[in-house]
Amino acid sequence: MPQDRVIGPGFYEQVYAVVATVPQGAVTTYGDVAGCLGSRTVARQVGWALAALREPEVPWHRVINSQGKISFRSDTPRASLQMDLLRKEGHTFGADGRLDQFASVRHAYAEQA
DNA sequence: CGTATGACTTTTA
DNA sequence: GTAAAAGCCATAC
Repeated sequence: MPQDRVIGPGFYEQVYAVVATVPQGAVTTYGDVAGCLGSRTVARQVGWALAALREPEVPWHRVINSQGKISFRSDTPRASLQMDLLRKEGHTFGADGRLDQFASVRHAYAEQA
């Protein structure tokens, strides 16, 4: 749902909408969200949207990469927060940083084409 | 309008 | 099984 002031761009809004659809205790991947939006090729832009995200109402921490790991390219502190949030949601991390229940709680988005 | 960047995914070695 | 390269698309300048 549209907030008072969305950042502006339309793609971001879609990403926020999809991510906000993810229930607590579940996780999703950029590719799935991207596929839900249209094409998986926009997976990068999904991460972009989350990077530019300012609304705390969007559970960005529930979005991880296809490897089931936390994605962080340049912002390490953000990853710590994400892991912490996921742990509070009841998720468990493996020794390699992979989400154990990733395959179980992962939200399967279908390409609406 | 063209160039540059990037919280990714998939394929190939 | 892991490691590296290419591809793709939207936003910013």
